Amino acid sequence: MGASRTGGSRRGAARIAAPLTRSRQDYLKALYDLGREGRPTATSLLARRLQVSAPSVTNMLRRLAMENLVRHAPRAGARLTATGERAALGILRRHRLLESFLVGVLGLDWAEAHDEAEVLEHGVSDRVLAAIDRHIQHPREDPHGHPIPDARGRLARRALSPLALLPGGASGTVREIRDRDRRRMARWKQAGLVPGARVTMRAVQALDDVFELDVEGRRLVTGSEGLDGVLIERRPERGHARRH
Amino acid sequence: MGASRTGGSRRGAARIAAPLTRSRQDYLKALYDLGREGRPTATSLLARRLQVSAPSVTNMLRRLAMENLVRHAPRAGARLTATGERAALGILRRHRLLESFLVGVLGLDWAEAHDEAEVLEHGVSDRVLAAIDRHIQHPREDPHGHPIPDARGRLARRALSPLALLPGGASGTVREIRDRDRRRMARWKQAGLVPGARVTMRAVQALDDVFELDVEGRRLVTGSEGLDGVLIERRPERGHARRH
DNA sequence: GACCGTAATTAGTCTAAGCTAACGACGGAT
DNA sequence: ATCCGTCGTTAGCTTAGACTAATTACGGTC
Repeated sequence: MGASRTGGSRRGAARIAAPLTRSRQDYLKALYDLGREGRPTATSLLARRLQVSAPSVTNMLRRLAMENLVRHAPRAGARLTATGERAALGILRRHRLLESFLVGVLGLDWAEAHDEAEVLEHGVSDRVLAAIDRHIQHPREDPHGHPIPDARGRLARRALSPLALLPGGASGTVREIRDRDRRRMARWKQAGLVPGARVTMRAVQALDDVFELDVEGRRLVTGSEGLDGVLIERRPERGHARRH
Repeated sequence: MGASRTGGSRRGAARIAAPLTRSRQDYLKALYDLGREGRPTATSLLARRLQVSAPSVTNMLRRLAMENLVRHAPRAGARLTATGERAALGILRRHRLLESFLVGVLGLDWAEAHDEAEVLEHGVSDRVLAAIDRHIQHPREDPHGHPIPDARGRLARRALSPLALLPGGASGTVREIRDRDRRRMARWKQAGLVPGARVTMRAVQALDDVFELDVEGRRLVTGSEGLDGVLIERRPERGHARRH
């Protein structure tokens, strides 16, 4: 990949325009989705997520801070700056477009697609990304229902609630599946719990942590653990509503 | 990309299974197509091709030699071993499949596709490659007419001759366009000189180095320099013959 | 208020791959 | 036979990123 010219890297001073290497991108992305709600992310958490030692994280955070991509309070975790967040959203866009493409066009499996996109997102140029986006006709959501940031890095904000909070008797439409556990996702898919599916909460036994649902006509009994990550929209219409 | 475990790398001994990094792949590919006919490739040539200093090449060649991918006689250039060639063919396959895909499905331009494939070939997994191959229906040639090695690394050998050697009055079918100069390729494409096109040599003025051709009915006058890299098949049938 | 455990940081190595500067080898011209 | 220029190689540095071991900071307990 040619290390080559580093440019005028003054030590200590905030320097500009270091190339966004693969690792940097991974850190930014991780910071983005661990750092929800503006609270800073702990070093150790990042380390675990990126499968890297804690010192490596401290180190990288220092560099990213120099490049003004994160703010790093010495012993209090790190959070993205506005610039950093913009970058992260760009990467997220790539990731989700690629996932959509891999699933929709090449027919890969959800889980496979995620891993593959993880790698490809670093190698695909803007040009190819644009061509892919065109080819799959500018989707607004990836196959898991996650919204795809637009080319300017704006992300549609939606008000979704966890399926487990749906009160007995109420209905909703699945909108988003957060990918925690691979096996769980396969289970959900198999149970019909995919974006667009309509669900009704038949019965909730909060004390026993048992939920009885109706998913597109099929009955599903599960614990709350088994519902973590399924987000629904309370309005019960079918299909994908087009909101801006 | 996580450097991590290097494994039991004994110094000096021929060691096995170093991961084929991006750079290594680039060297192998370059060696493959500079090293036609089994003659070894000069260090300096490789350096120029890879845009890298000569010492870097010497260095890398030493490593590749340790991994049994190239044979490196101290001051007499390097050539691929059988293993190395197999690896190179694998990379070539990726490259050409990706090019085909980028041009055929995503609608990129020839030249663009080449550059993009250059990067992507290192990030695409076998799984995705197989899916792409399936999606474009297992082509045997890339958009320039270069044969694509099969999954086992076997490359169809063909007997083609340079267009410039076609005697006056004779005809042939363009089969392969070797990409030397970007601008020239654009010119050829515009002149209709693409794989599958039928050409007839109208007149040759060898001394003046001027060729007058008929390309799919259109007249083209050019110097031999302008024909370097266009390979034809002497049989004049139209379309792509299925051989093998 | 002293003590402990966990989390974060510092210090010092390592590897891949690049670079420059300096040195050696060899082929061609004198 | 000698000299010179080019090419290749050796020596020694650099950078990004990761690692381990050692050290410091802090939030709770007793």
